[in-house]
Amino acid sequence: MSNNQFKKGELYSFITGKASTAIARRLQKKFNTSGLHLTIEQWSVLYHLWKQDGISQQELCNATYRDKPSITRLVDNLEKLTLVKRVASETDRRINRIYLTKQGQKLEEETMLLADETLNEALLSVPADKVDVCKEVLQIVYDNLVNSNE
Amino acid sequence: MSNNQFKKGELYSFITGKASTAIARRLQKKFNTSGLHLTIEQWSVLYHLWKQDGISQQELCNATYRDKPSITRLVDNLEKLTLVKRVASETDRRINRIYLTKQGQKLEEETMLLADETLNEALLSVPADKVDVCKEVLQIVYDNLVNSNE
DNA sequence: TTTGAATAGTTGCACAAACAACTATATGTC
DNA sequence: GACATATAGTTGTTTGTGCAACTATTCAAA
Repeated sequence: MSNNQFKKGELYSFITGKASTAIARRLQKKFNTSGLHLTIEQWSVLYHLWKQDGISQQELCNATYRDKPSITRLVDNLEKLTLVKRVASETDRRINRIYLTKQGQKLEEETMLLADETLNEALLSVPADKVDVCKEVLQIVYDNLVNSNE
Repeated sequence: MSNNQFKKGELYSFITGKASTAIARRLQKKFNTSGLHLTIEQWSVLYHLWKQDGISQQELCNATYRDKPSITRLVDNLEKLTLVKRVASETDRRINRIYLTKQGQKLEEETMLLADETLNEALLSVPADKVDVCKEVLQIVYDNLVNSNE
């Protein structure tokens, strides 16, 4: 039932995520040299808020694939930086809705430019169709491990 | 000069490494339920020692793509678990060579089986040729960002 | 309506990562 | 040989992660 027809050799670096670590480090350096005091993890939370402001911490857990304590602390730190604000839901008082502040909104343009730049550097000389295959494979891997019960 | 012909959309999850995180978590769970008290990061160090025993901490830095303090502490913890041993080099006393203990050697078979199992589950239903393309792309990404000066 | 289960979020702990600053040893040049 | 420089490794600090245990609130069933 399993597909063993591939070489496992360099696949183990998949596990340690060397490629994504390299991308994250490059982007972090760009943040630092641009004077942005923001970690990649904090940025990844803001990224989802830019797409949809006011979602709950639990929704941020699902979106970023982190557990609840991680999001609690990331939101703590983003609040200290006054980039987001916790607002208790009126209808369900268990829920915190997380809203961007003006400052948090302002970071979108600059950081997304740096993120695009980083991806362009990372994917330089990689044909678009291969990028698509890669995206597809990583999505299936994620679904195989997270959305199934196996 | 940049190749902008691909959609950036879901690419940002590359940066956060969701797929490799999912693989690592699955493998960690297998370790835990097998009663192995070993983190994935510790395992990744042992992995390179199984391939070549007695390499230096600096060589482990390069192999695992981690900085020196990270390796210092990983080796600290592996020594506490009596899985490896630091041995000062005779010819260059700055260098620590890291050697597997009997216990460290014994872990190879069981953990590599669990790692293979994890990769099989992750790549279930992914055709081998697509896995190859994905490996190739991730390798280029890594080289673009780490082995170039850009 | 009371009780028990589910859900949202927080806190404590151990481990890991990135950066800066540090010690110790080796190397190369005058 | 002396001194500057490079290399190997360690330590301190801040941040993030995963797990377990906890509180508060909501929901559902008797």
